[in-house]
Amino acid sequence: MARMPSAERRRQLTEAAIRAMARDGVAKTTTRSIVAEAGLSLSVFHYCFDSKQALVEAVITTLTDQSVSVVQEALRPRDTLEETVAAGFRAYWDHVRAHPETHMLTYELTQYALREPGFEHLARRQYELYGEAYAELIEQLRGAMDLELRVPVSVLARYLAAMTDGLTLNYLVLGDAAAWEDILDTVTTHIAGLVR
Amino acid sequence: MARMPSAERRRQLTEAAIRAMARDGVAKTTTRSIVAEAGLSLSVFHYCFDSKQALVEAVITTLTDQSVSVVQEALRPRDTLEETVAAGFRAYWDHVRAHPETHMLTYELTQYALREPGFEHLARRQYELYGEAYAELIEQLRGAMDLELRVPVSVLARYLAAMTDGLTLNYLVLGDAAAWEDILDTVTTHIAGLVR
DNA sequence: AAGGGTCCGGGACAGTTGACCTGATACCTG
DNA sequence: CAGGTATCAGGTCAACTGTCCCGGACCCTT
Repeated sequence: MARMPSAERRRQLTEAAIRAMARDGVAKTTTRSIVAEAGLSLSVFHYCFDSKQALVEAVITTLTDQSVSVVQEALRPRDTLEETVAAGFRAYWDHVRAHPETHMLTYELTQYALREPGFEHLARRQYELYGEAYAELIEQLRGAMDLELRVPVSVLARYLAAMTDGLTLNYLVLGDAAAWEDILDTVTTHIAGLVR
Repeated sequence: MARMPSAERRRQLTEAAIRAMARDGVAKTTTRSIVAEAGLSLSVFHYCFDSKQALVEAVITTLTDQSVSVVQEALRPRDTLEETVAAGFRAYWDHVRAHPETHMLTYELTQYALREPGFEHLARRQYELYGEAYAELIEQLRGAMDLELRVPVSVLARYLAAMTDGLTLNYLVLGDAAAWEDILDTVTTHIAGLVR
């Protein structure tokens, strides 16, 4: 096995853990299955990480940042408001459809963090970052388009975050792609109606 | 230990398992912790259930039916539409605030079911029942109040189910009760606007 | 070229978990 | 009251998992 610095090995193991967890689920992912996915020996694991928990923490922060990037990437300002909202939902929706296991894993890790003593802040951080990403976009749009909101930015941001979250989970369970389109249309017009 | 028929023992163990899982999380709940919670010996467990999976299945179906009852109980028809929606949200919201661990457990079990081969149908059933409960109420209201919907019943029902689901999860993670009120107000007026 | 720090491999260990097995005991039937 | 069945208790087992240890290989400095 090619030698490489610990920092890079840690990244390699983190990526392997994400793949293994997305495939098998968090509960069924062991230190052995992770190193097998990475093609390494078990001892390397505890050379790079103090414990399995330390790796899980790395996995959560990595995946949270990735998820926030997905949202930020999707929600770019466009010409009109409706267009922005519709295109944003579409981009996010495409990502969910393309990587369902990853989104599934995100939910699993949220609950893992809520249950694991000392990890609760990681779950909160994830949801706070979502809300902030939405809030920033709304502020940005408000400035660019001279919009007047009927509801506070924080309320709207949190509503958007919670709703996309619920719709995503609903899709992951029921998997009916067609229903989503209609729901997103309804929500899009709703959002558009909340501004002047 | 008092003797009792197997069926009742099964119910007793199922209840104990729900308490243990809500307290410690699904992953950390073992057959031993369940029988300890029930005050029984380990052998009783495998006398009443073929396997741990069989018990988890009983837990899931029991809890799903309970959750659906909560929704049905909350969403009773009132005088006006807005009143019905607002009161329904309030009743549901009160239940979430009073029993956060139970709702948390519901999410955990959904993911357990999705990951466990042969259990996927239990997760789907749960979300289908939610949707049906909402759809039935909408139909009922439409008949009683002579409403005309701007969107199909199925779309509205699924939107409501997904949105409450997302909001609940958001609350369980961030726990900010105040924000909920405003969001529910926004959603209530939205729903009211979707009918004529 | 030698030595020390960094990285990797295989093996081992203790704890836990789901499952099972053998008896013992209570309840019911006839 | 006797026999049989249903219910319970304790002990045991095999498998798995996280963690750790020790020896060896590699690489960089001096």
